[in-house]
Amino acid sequence: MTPNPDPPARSRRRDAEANRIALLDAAGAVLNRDPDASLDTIATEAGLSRRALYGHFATREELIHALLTRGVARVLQAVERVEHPDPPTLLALIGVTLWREVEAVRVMAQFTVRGPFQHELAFALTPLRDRVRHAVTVGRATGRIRDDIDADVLARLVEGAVLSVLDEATRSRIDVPTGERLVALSVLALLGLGAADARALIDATPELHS
Amino acid sequence: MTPNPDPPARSRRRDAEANRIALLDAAGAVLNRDPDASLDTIATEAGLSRRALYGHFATREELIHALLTRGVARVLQAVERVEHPDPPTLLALIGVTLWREVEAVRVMAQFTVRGPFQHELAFALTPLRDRVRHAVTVGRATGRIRDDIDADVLARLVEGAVLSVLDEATRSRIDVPTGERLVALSVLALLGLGAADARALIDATPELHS
DNA sequence: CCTAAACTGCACACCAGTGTGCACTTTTCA
DNA sequence: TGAAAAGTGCACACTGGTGTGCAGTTTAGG
Repeated sequence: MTPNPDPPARSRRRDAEANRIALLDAAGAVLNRDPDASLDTIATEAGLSRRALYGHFATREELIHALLTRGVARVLQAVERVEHPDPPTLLALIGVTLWREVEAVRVMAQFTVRGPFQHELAFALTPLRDRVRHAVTVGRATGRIRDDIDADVLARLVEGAVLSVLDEATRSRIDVPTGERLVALSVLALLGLGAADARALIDATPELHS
Repeated sequence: MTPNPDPPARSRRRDAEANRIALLDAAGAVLNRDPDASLDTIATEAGLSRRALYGHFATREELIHALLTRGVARVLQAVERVEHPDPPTLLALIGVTLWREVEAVRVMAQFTVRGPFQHELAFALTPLRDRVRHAVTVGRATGRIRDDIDADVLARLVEGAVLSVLDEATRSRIDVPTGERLVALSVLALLGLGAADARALIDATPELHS
Protein backbone atom coordinates (compact mmCIF):
# COMPACT_ATOMS: atom_id res chain seq x y z
CA MET A 1 0.00 0.00 0.00
CA THR A 2 1.13 3.54 -0.74
CA PRO A 3 2.42 5.44 2.29
CA ASN A 4 0.23 8.49 1.68
CA PRO A 5 -3.08 7.59 0.02
CA ASP A 6 -4.43 11.12 -0.42
CA PRO A 7 -2.02 12.82 -2.83
CA PRO A 8 -1.86 10.37 -5.76
CA ALA A 9 1.47 9.89 -7.55
CA ARG A 10 1.32 13.21 -9.37
CA SER A 11 -1.29 15.94 -9.76
CA ARG A 12 -1.21 18.63 -12.37
CA ARG A 13 -3.81 20.91 -10.89
CA ARG A 14 -2.53 24.12 -12.42
CA ASP A 15 -4.46 24.01 -15.70
CA ALA A 16 -7.07 21.46 -14.66
CA GLU A 17 -8.27 23.72 -11.89
CA ALA A 18 -8.20 26.64 -14.27
CA ASN A 19 -10.45 24.77 -16.67
CA ARG A 20 -12.82 23.82 -13.89
CA ILE A 21 -13.20 27.48 -13.12
CA ALA A 22 -13.57 28.33 -16.79
CA LEU A 23 -16.40 25.81 -16.94
CA LEU A 24 -18.15 27.33 -13.96
CA ASP A 25 -17.75 30.81 -15.40
CA ALA A 26 -19.08 29.66 -18.75
CA ALA A 27 -21.99 27.93 -17.05
CA GLY A 28 -22.76 31.14 -15.19
CA ALA A 29 -22.75 33.21 -18.34
CA VAL A 30 -24.66 30.75 -20.52
CA LEU A 31 -27.27 29.66 -18.00
CA ASN A 32 -27.93 33.30 -17.26
CA ARG A 33 -29.22 33.71 -20.79
CA ASP A 34 -30.90 30.31 -21.01
CA PRO A 35 -31.26 28.13 -17.91
CA ASP A 36 -31.89 25.14 -20.18
CA ALA A 37 -28.75 25.52 -22.26
CA SER A 38 -27.03 22.25 -23.18
CA LEU A 39 -23.76 21.07 -21.67
CA ASP A 40 -22.30 21.28 -25.15
CA THR A 41 -23.01 25.00 -25.27
CA ILE A 42 -21.39 25.50 -21.90
CA ALA A 43 -18.31 23.43 -22.66
CA THR A 44 -17.82 25.23 -25.95
CA GLU A 45 -18.18 28.61 -24.27
CA ALA A 46 -15.44 27.49 -21.88
CA GLY A 47 -13.24 26.51 -24.81
CA LEU A 48 -13.46 22.80 -24.03
CA SER A 49 -15.17 19.76 -25.53
CA ARG A 50 -18.30 18.37 -24.00
CA ARG A 51 -16.40 15.20 -23.26
CA ALA A 52 -13.83 17.11 -21.23
CA LEU A 53 -16.57 18.66 -19.12
CA TYR A 54 -17.45 15.21 -17.86
CA GLY A 55 -13.91 14.97 -16.57
CA HIS A 56 -14.74 17.73 -14.13
CA PHE A 57 -18.41 17.18 -13.40
CA ALA A 58 -20.03 13.76 -13.51
CA THR A 59 -23.48 15.06 -14.39
CA ARG A 60 -25.27 18.21 -15.40
CA GLU A 61 -26.71 18.44 -11.93
CA GLU A 62 -23.27 18.28 -10.37
CA LEU A 63 -22.12 21.21 -12.50
CA ILE A 64 -25.11 23.30 -11.60
CA HIS A 65 -24.77 22.39 -7.97
CA ALA A 66 -21.15 23.51 -7.96
CA LEU A 67 -22.12 26.72 -9.72
CA LEU A 68 -24.83 27.50 -7.20
CA THR A 69 -22.59 26.66 -4.26
CA ARG A 70 -19.97 29.05 -5.52
CA GLY A 71 -22.64 31.67 -6.10
CA VAL A 72 -24.06 31.36 -2.61
CA ALA A 73 -20.61 31.64 -1.08
CA ARG A 74 -19.77 34.75 -3.06
CA VAL A 75 -23.01 36.51 -2.38
CA LEU A 76 -23.21 35.70 1.30
CA GLN A 77 -19.62 36.69 1.82
CA ALA A 78 -20.09 39.96 -0.06
CA VAL A 79 -23.20 40.86 1.86
CA GLU A 80 -22.02 39.89 5.28
CA ARG A 81 -19.48 42.71 5.53
CA VAL A 82 -22.20 45.28 4.87
CA GLU A 83 -23.21 47.16 7.99
CA HIS A 84 -25.21 50.28 8.77
CA PRO A 85 -27.28 51.44 11.73
CA ASP A 86 -30.10 52.89 9.64
CA PRO A 87 -32.29 50.09 8.24
CA PRO A 88 -33.25 51.72 4.93
CA THR A 89 -29.65 52.63 4.28
CA LEU A 90 -28.55 49.11 5.19
CA LEU A 91 -31.05 47.61 2.77
CA ALA A 92 -29.97 49.96 0.01
CA LEU A 93 -26.36 48.98 0.69
CA ILE A 94 -27.23 45.32 0.50
CA GLY A 95 -28.99 45.96 -2.80
CA VAL A 96 -25.99 47.75 -4.20
CA THR A 97 -23.75 44.91 -3.08
CA LEU A 98 -25.92 42.39 -4.87
CA TRP A 99 -25.73 44.54 -7.97
CA ARG A 100 -21.99 43.99 -7.97
CA GLU A 101 -22.62 40.25 -8.12
CA VAL A 102 -25.24 40.49 -10.86
CA GLU A 103 -24.46 37.27 -12.63
CA ALA A 104 -24.32 35.06 -9.55
CA VAL A 105 -27.46 36.62 -8.15
CA ARG A 106 -29.45 36.23 -11.35
CA VAL A 107 -28.47 32.61 -11.88
CA MET A 108 -29.43 31.84 -8.33
CA ALA A 109 -32.73 33.65 -8.74
CA GLN A 110 -33.47 31.40 -11.71
CA PHE A 111 -32.76 28.23 -9.79
CA THR A 112 -34.74 29.14 -6.69
CA VAL A 113 -37.79 28.58 -8.87
CA ARG A 114 -36.73 25.64 -11.06
CA GLY A 115 -34.69 22.50 -10.97
CA PRO A 116 -33.82 20.04 -8.22
CA PHE A 117 -32.02 22.50 -5.96
CA GLN A 118 -34.84 24.91 -5.26
CA HIS A 119 -35.10 24.05 -1.60
CA GLU A 120 -31.44 23.49 -0.87
CA LEU A 121 -30.71 26.83 -2.49
CA ALA A 122 -33.48 28.61 -0.66
CA PHE A 123 -32.16 27.16 2.56
CA ALA A 124 -28.60 28.26 1.83
CA LEU A 125 -29.86 31.76 1.26
CA THR A 126 -31.79 32.06 4.52
CA PRO A 127 -29.07 34.05 6.30
CA LEU A 128 -29.37 36.76 3.66
CA ARG A 129 -33.15 36.73 3.69
CA ASP A 130 -33.26 36.78 7.47
CA ARG A 131 -31.03 39.77 7.43
CA VAL A 132 -33.36 41.61 5.08
CA ARG A 133 -36.41 40.61 7.07
CA HIS A 134 -34.77 41.74 10.26
CA ALA A 135 -33.80 45.11 8.85
CA VAL A 136 -37.33 45.63 7.60
CA THR A 137 -38.80 44.77 10.98
CA VAL A 138 -36.46 47.07 12.86
CA GLY A 139 -37.06 49.87 10.37
CA ARG A 140 -40.79 49.50 10.79
CA ALA A 141 -40.52 49.71 14.56
CA THR A 142 -38.45 52.87 14.27
CA GLY A 143 -40.90 54.44 11.86
CA ARG A 144 -38.21 54.66 9.20
CA ILE A 145 -39.95 52.11 6.99
CA ARG A 146 -43.61 51.98 5.92
CA ASP A 147 -45.84 49.89 8.15
CA ASP A 148 -48.71 49.44 5.73
CA ILE A 149 -47.26 46.27 4.23
CA ASP A 150 -46.60 43.06 6.14
CA ALA A 151 -42.90 42.81 6.99
CA ASP A 152 -42.34 39.43 5.34
CA VAL A 153 -44.15 40.44 2.20
CA LEU A 154 -42.29 43.72 2.04
CA ALA A 155 -39.00 41.88 2.40
CA ARG A 156 -39.85 39.72 -0.59
CA LEU A 157 -41.00 42.71 -2.61
CA VAL A 158 -37.66 44.40 -1.96
CA GLU A 159 -35.96 41.24 -3.17
CA GLY A 160 -38.10 41.36 -6.28
CA ALA A 161 -37.29 45.00 -6.87
CA VAL A 162 -33.57 44.30 -6.80
CA LEU A 163 -34.02 41.47 -9.28
CA SER A 164 -36.02 43.77 -11.55
CA VAL A 165 -33.15 46.19 -11.71
CA LEU A 166 -30.70 43.36 -12.38
CA ASP A 167 -32.91 42.21 -15.25
CA GLU A 168 -33.01 45.72 -16.60
CA ALA A 169 -29.25 45.92 -16.28
CA THR A 170 -28.87 42.69 -18.24
CA ARG A 171 -30.94 43.75 -21.20
CA SER A 172 -29.86 47.38 -21.51
CA ARG A 173 -26.21 47.73 -20.61
CA ILE A 174 -26.23 50.15 -17.69
CA ASP A 175 -22.99 51.61 -16.35
CA VAL A 176 -21.97 50.92 -12.77
CA PRO A 177 -22.84 54.25 -11.09
CA THR A 178 -26.31 54.46 -12.67
CA GLY A 179 -26.93 50.83 -11.83
CA GLU A 180 -26.07 51.31 -8.19
CA ARG A 181 -28.21 54.39 -8.04
CA LEU A 182 -31.13 52.55 -9.60
CA VAL A 183 -30.95 49.69 -7.13
CA ALA A 184 -30.75 52.05 -4.20
CA LEU A 185 -33.66 54.16 -5.44
CA SER A 186 -35.84 51.12 -6.08
CA VAL A 187 -35.20 49.63 -2.67
CA LEU A 188 -35.80 52.89 -0.85
CA ALA A 189 -38.94 53.52 -2.87
CA LEU A 190 -40.48 50.22 -1.85
CA LEU A 191 -39.54 50.85 1.76
CA GLY A 192 -41.76 53.91 1.66
CA LEU A 193 -39.38 56.80 1.12
CA GLY A 194 -40.52 59.46 -1.29
CA ALA A 195 -38.36 60.44 -4.24
CA ALA A 196 -36.92 63.48 -2.48
CA ASP A 197 -36.10 61.64 0.74
CA ALA A 198 -34.49 58.79 -1.16
CA ARG A 199 -32.32 61.12 -3.18
CA ALA A 200 -31.27 62.98 -0.04
CA LEU A 201 -30.39 59.76 1.73
CA ILE A 202 -28.30 58.54 -1.17
CA ASP A 203 -26.47 61.83 -1.56
CA ALA A 204 -25.69 61.77 2.16
CA THR A 205 -24.34 58.23 2.06
CA PRO A 206 -20.99 58.01 0.26
CA GLU A 207 -20.87 54.19 0.52
CA LEU A 208 -23.86 54.15 -1.79
CA HIS A 209 -22.00 55.44 -4.83
CA SER A 210 -18.81 53.77 -5.91
CA MET B 1 -69.00 20.71 -55.95
CA THR B 2 -70.86 21.46 -52.73
CA PRO B 3 -73.00 24.56 -52.85
CA ASN B 4 -71.52 26.04 -49.67
CA PRO B 5 -67.89 25.04 -49.17
CA ASP B 6 -67.37 26.67 -45.78
CA PRO B 7 -69.77 24.84 -43.43
CA PRO B 8 -68.82 21.17 -43.99
CA ALA B 9 -71.59 18.54 -43.91
CA ARG B 10 -72.03 18.68 -40.15
CA SER B 11 -70.17 20.37 -37.32
CA ARG B 12 -70.53 19.47 -33.67
CA ARG B 13 -68.76 22.43 -32.20
CA ARG B 14 -70.57 22.46 -28.87
CA ASP B 15 -68.21 20.15 -26.98
CA ALA B 16 -65.28 20.40 -29.34
CA GLU B 17 -65.03 24.11 -28.78
CA ALA B 18 -65.47 23.57 -25.07
CA ASN B 19 -62.53 21.18 -25.06
CA ARG B 20 -60.42 23.58 -27.02
CA ILE B 21 -61.03 26.13 -24.31
CA ALA B 22 -60.38 23.57 -21.59
CA LEU B 23 -57.02 22.88 -23.24
CA LEU B 24 -56.11 26.54 -23.32
CA ASP B 25 -57.14 26.95 -19.69
CA ALA B 26 -55.13 23.90 -18.71
CA ALA B 27 -52.15 25.15 -20.66
CA GLY B 28 -52.40 28.47 -18.86
CA ALA B 29 -52.49 26.85 -15.46
CA VAL B 30 -49.78 24.27 -16.11
CA LEU B 31 -47.34 26.47 -18.01
CA ASN B 32 -47.68 29.04 -15.27
CA ARG B 33 -46.05 26.59 -12.89
CA ASP B 34 -43.61 25.12 -15.40
CA PRO B 35 -43.16 26.73 -18.82
CA ASP B 36 -41.53 23.51 -20.04
CA ALA B 37 -44.37 21.21 -19.03
CA SER B 38 -45.13 18.44 -21.53
CA LEU B 39 -48.19 18.33 -23.74
CA ASP B 40 -49.17 15.19 -21.93
CA THR B 41 -49.38 17.06 -18.64
CA ILE B 42 -51.50 19.76 -20.24
CA ALA B 43 -53.86 17.37 -21.97
CA THR B 44 -54.33 15.36 -18.78
CA GLU B 45 -55.01 18.51 -16.79
CA ALA B 46 -57.70 19.32 -19.35
CA GLY B 47 -59.17 15.86 -18.92
CA LEU B 48 -58.17 14.75 -22.41
CA SER B 49 -55.61 12.42 -23.94
CA ARG B 50 -52.46 13.77 -25.48
CA ARG B 51 -53.63 12.37 -28.79
CA ALA B 52 -56.82 14.40 -28.60
CA LEU B 53 -54.86 17.58 -28.06
CA TYR B 54 -53.36 17.15 -31.51
CA GLY B 55 -56.88 17.26 -32.85
CA HIS B 56 -57.06 20.89 -31.74
CA PHE B 57 -53.50 22.09 -32.10
CA ALA B 58 -51.13 20.69 -34.69
CA THR B 59 -47.99 21.42 -32.68
CA ARG B 60 -46.89 22.55 -29.26
CA GLU B 61 -46.02 25.91 -30.73
CA GLU B 62 -49.51 26.32 -32.13
CA LEU B 63 -51.03 25.70 -28.71
CA ILE B 64 -48.78 28.19 -27.03
CA HIS B 65 -49.37 30.70 -29.76
CA ALA B 66 -53.11 30.40 -29.29
CA LEU B 67 -52.71 30.74 -25.55
CA LEU B 68 -50.62 33.87 -25.87
CA THR B 69 -52.96 35.39 -28.42
CA ARG B 70 -55.89 34.89 -26.10
CA GLY B 71 -53.86 36.33 -23.23
CA VAL B 72 -52.87 39.42 -25.17
CA ALA B 73 -56.45 40.03 -26.19
CA ARG B 74 -57.73 39.72 -22.65
CA VAL B 75 -55.09 41.91 -21.12
CA LEU B 76 -55.21 44.65 -23.74
CA GLN B 77 -58.97 44.72 -23.63
CA ALA B 78 -59.03 44.87 -19.84
CA VAL B 79 -56.49 47.66 -19.70
CA GLU B 80 -57.86 49.76 -22.50
CA ARG B 81 -60.98 50.78 -20.62
CA VAL B 82 -58.89 52.14 -17.74
CA GLU B 83 -58.77 55.90 -17.70
CA HIS B 84 -57.70 58.58 -15.24
CA PRO B 85 -56.37 62.12 -15.58
CA ASP B 86 -53.70 61.75 -12.88
CA PRO B 87 -50.75 59.73 -14.20
CA PRO B 88 -49.78 57.98 -10.93
CA THR B 89 -53.38 57.02 -10.30
CA LEU B 90 -53.72 55.79 -13.87
CA LEU B 91 -50.64 53.62 -13.51
CA ALA B 92 -51.86 52.20 -10.22
CA LEU B 93 -55.20 51.45 -11.86
CA ILE B 94 -53.47 49.68 -14.74
CA GLY B 95 -51.50 47.65 -12.21
CA VAL B 96 -54.64 46.65 -10.36
CA THR B 97 -56.27 45.67 -13.63
CA LEU B 98 -53.34 43.44 -14.49
CA TRP B 99 -53.62 41.86 -11.07
CA ARG B 100 -57.09 40.72 -12.02
CA GLU B 101 -55.61 38.89 -14.99
CA VAL B 102 -52.77 37.32 -13.01
CA GLU B 103 -52.55 34.06 -14.86
CA ALA B 104 -52.58 35.50 -18.34
CA VAL B 105 -50.09 38.18 -17.39
CA ARG B 106 -47.67 35.78 -15.76
CA VAL B 107 -47.69 33.33 -18.63
CA MET B 108 -47.05 36.16 -21.03
CA ALA B 109 -44.25 37.48 -18.87
CA GLN B 110 -42.62 34.04 -19.07
CA PHE B 111 -42.81 33.95 -22.84
CA THR B 112 -41.53 37.46 -23.46
CA VAL B 113 -38.17 36.07 -22.38
CA ARG B 114 -38.19 32.56 -23.82
CA GLY B 115 -39.43 30.59 -26.76
CA PRO B 116 -40.05 31.47 -30.39
CA PHE B 117 -42.67 34.14 -29.78
CA GLN B 118 -40.60 36.58 -27.75
CA HIS B 119 -40.65 39.27 -30.38
CA GLU B 120 -44.14 38.75 -31.72
CA LEU B 121 -45.41 38.87 -28.16
CA ALA B 122 -43.40 41.93 -27.27
CA PHE B 123 -44.75 43.58 -30.38
CA ALA B 124 -48.34 42.66 -29.53
CA LEU B 125 -47.87 44.24 -26.12
CA THR B 126 -46.52 47.56 -27.37
CA PRO B 127 -49.84 49.39 -27.00
CA LEU B 128 -49.83 48.60 -23.29
CA ARG B 129 -46.20 49.49 -22.84
CA ASP B 130 -46.60 52.69 -24.80
CA ARG B 131 -49.44 53.62 -22.55
CA VAL B 132 -47.30 53.13 -19.46
CA ARG B 133 -44.39 55.01 -20.95
CA HIS B 134 -46.67 57.83 -21.93
CA ALA B 135 -48.21 58.11 -18.47
CA VAL B 136 -44.76 58.16 -16.92
CA THR B 137 -43.60 60.89 -19.25
CA VAL B 138 -46.64 63.06 -18.63
CA GLY B 139 -46.40 62.54 -14.89
CA ARG B 140 -42.77 63.59 -14.93
CA ALA B 141 -43.57 66.75 -16.81
CA THR B 142 -46.28 67.60 -14.28
CA GLY B 143 -43.96 66.94 -11.36
CA ARG B 144 -46.27 64.19 -10.13
CA ILE B 145 -43.69 61.49 -10.84
CA ARG B 146 -40.00 61.38 -9.90
CA ASP B 147 -37.65 62.76 -12.53
CA ASP B 148 -34.43 61.18 -11.24
CA ILE B 149 -34.91 58.02 -13.30
CA ASP B 150 -35.04 57.86 -17.07
CA ALA B 151 -38.67 57.58 -18.21
CA ASP B 152 -38.18 54.40 -20.25
CA VAL B 153 -36.27 52.68 -17.48
CA LEU B 154 -38.82 53.72 -14.89
CA ALA B 155 -41.61 52.37 -17.07
CA ARG B 156 -39.89 48.98 -17.17
CA LEU B 157 -39.23 49.04 -13.44
CA VAL B 158 -42.91 49.64 -12.81
CA GLU B 159 -43.64 46.67 -15.05
CA GLY B 160 -41.20 44.63 -13.00
CA ALA B 161 -42.78 45.74 -9.74
CA VAL B 162 -46.19 44.58 -10.86
CA LEU B 163 -44.77 41.20 -11.85
CA SER B 164 -43.09 40.92 -8.46
CA VAL B 165 -46.40 41.30 -6.73
CA LEU B 166 -48.00 38.78 -9.07
CA ASP B 167 -45.23 36.32 -8.20
CA GLU B 168 -45.77 36.94 -4.54
CA ALA B 169 -49.49 36.42 -5.02
CA THR B 170 -48.85 33.11 -6.75
CA ARG B 171 -46.71 31.65 -4.00
CA SER B 172 -48.57 32.92 -0.94
CA ARG B 173 -52.28 33.01 -1.64
CA ILE B 174 -53.21 36.66 -1.15
CA ASP B 175 -56.84 37.74 -1.06
CA VAL B 176 -58.11 40.15 -3.67
CA PRO B 177 -58.29 43.41 -1.68
CA THR B 178 -54.79 43.02 -0.20
CA GLY B 179 -53.45 42.05 -3.60
CA GLU B 180 -54.87 45.12 -5.24
CA ARG B 181 -53.55 47.29 -2.45
CA LEU B 182 -50.11 45.75 -2.79
CA VAL B 183 -49.93 46.36 -6.53
CA ALA B 184 -51.06 49.94 -6.13
CA LEU B 185 -48.59 50.62 -3.32
CA SER B 186 -45.69 49.10 -5.24
CA VAL B 187 -46.40 51.05 -8.39
CA LEU B 188 -46.84 54.33 -6.55
CA ALA B 189 -43.69 53.70 -4.54
CA LEU B 190 -41.57 53.28 -7.63
CA LEU B 191 -43.10 56.38 -9.16
CA GLY B 192 -41.67 58.33 -6.24
CA LEU B 193 -44.57 58.77 -3.85
CA GLY B 194 -43.78 58.33 -0.18
CA ALA B 195 -45.70 55.84 1.92
CA ALA B 196 -48.03 58.50 3.32
CA ASP B 197 -48.81 60.07 -0.05
CA ALA B 198 -49.42 56.69 -1.61
CA ARG B 199 -51.81 55.66 1.12
CA ALA B 200 -53.67 58.94 0.85
CA LEU B 201 -54.00 58.63 -2.91
CA ILE B 202 -55.33 55.10 -2.64
CA ASP B 203 -57.83 55.98 0.07
CA ALA B 204 -59.04 58.88 -2.05
CA THR B 205 -59.52 56.72 -5.13
CA PRO B 206 -62.43 54.30 -4.78
CA GLU B 207 -61.70 52.61 -8.15
CA LEU B 208 -58.49 51.35 -6.55
CA HIS B 209 -60.20 49.02 -4.10
CA SER B 210 -62.72 46.52 -5.37
C1' DC C 1 -81.30 6.21 -34.54
C1' DC C 2 -77.57 6.36 -37.14
C1' DT C 3 -73.75 8.83 -38.86
C1' DA C 4 -70.01 11.74 -38.64
C1' DA C 5 -67.26 14.12 -35.19
C1' DA C 6 -64.51 13.64 -31.33
C1' DC C 7 -61.74 10.96 -28.34
C1' DT C 8 -58.87 6.73 -26.81
C1' DG C 9 -54.99 3.78 -27.02
C1' DC C 10 -51.23 1.94 -29.02
C1' DA C 11 -47.42 1.67 -32.15
C1' DC C 12 -43.96 3.95 -34.48
C1' DA C 13 -40.29 7.23 -36.25
C1' DC C 14 -37.70 11.01 -34.88
C1' DC C 15 -35.01 14.25 -32.31
C1' DA C 16 -31.96 16.53 -28.98
C1' DG C 17 -29.65 15.98 -24.98
C1' DT C 18 -27.23 13.04 -21.47
C1' DG C 19 -23.77 9.93 -19.96
C1' DT C 20 -20.11 6.38 -21.04
C1' DG C 21 -16.30 3.69 -23.29
C1' DC C 22 -12.21 3.81 -25.84
C1' DA C 23 -8.31 4.88 -28.73
C1' DC C 24 -5.51 8.69 -29.67
C1' DT C 25 -3.14 13.39 -29.12
C1' DT C 26 -1.53 17.23 -26.37
C1' DT C 27 0.30 19.18 -22.27
C1' DT C 28 2.64 19.63 -17.98
C1' DC C 29 5.67 18.87 -14.53
C1' DA C 30 8.97 15.99 -11.90
C1' DT D 1 12.62 13.66 -21.54
C1' DG D 2 9.29 10.56 -20.36
C1' DA D 3 5.13 9.17 -17.87
C1' DA D 4 0.81 10.53 -16.13
C1' DA D 5 -2.84 13.88 -16.48
C1' DA D 6 -5.92 16.39 -19.31
C1' DG D 7 -8.32 16.86 -23.45
C1' DT D 8 -10.24 15.32 -28.30
C1' DG D 9 -13.26 12.84 -31.25
C1' DC D 10 -16.19 9.34 -32.23
C1' DA D 11 -19.43 5.68 -31.38
C1' DC D 12 -22.96 4.01 -28.67
C1' DA D 13 -27.05 3.28 -25.49
C1' DC D 14 -30.63 5.52 -23.24
C1' DT D 15 -34.25 8.91 -22.22
C1' DG D 16 -38.28 11.96 -22.55
C1' DG D 17 -40.76 14.53 -25.39
C1' DT D 18 -42.91 15.39 -30.08
C1' DG D 19 -45.68 14.34 -33.98
C1' DT D 20 -48.26 10.79 -36.91
C1' DG D 21 -50.99 6.68 -38.44
C1' DC D 22 -54.60 3.68 -37.59
C1' DA D 23 -58.20 0.77 -35.64
C1' DG D 24 -61.75 0.97 -32.45
C1' DT D 25 -65.02 3.35 -29.06
C1' DT D 26 -67.99 7.06 -27.36
C1' DT D 27 -71.09 10.83 -28.14
C1' DA D 28 -73.67 14.59 -29.95
C1' DG D 29 -77.03 16.16 -33.02
C1' DG D 30 -79.66 16.26 -37.51
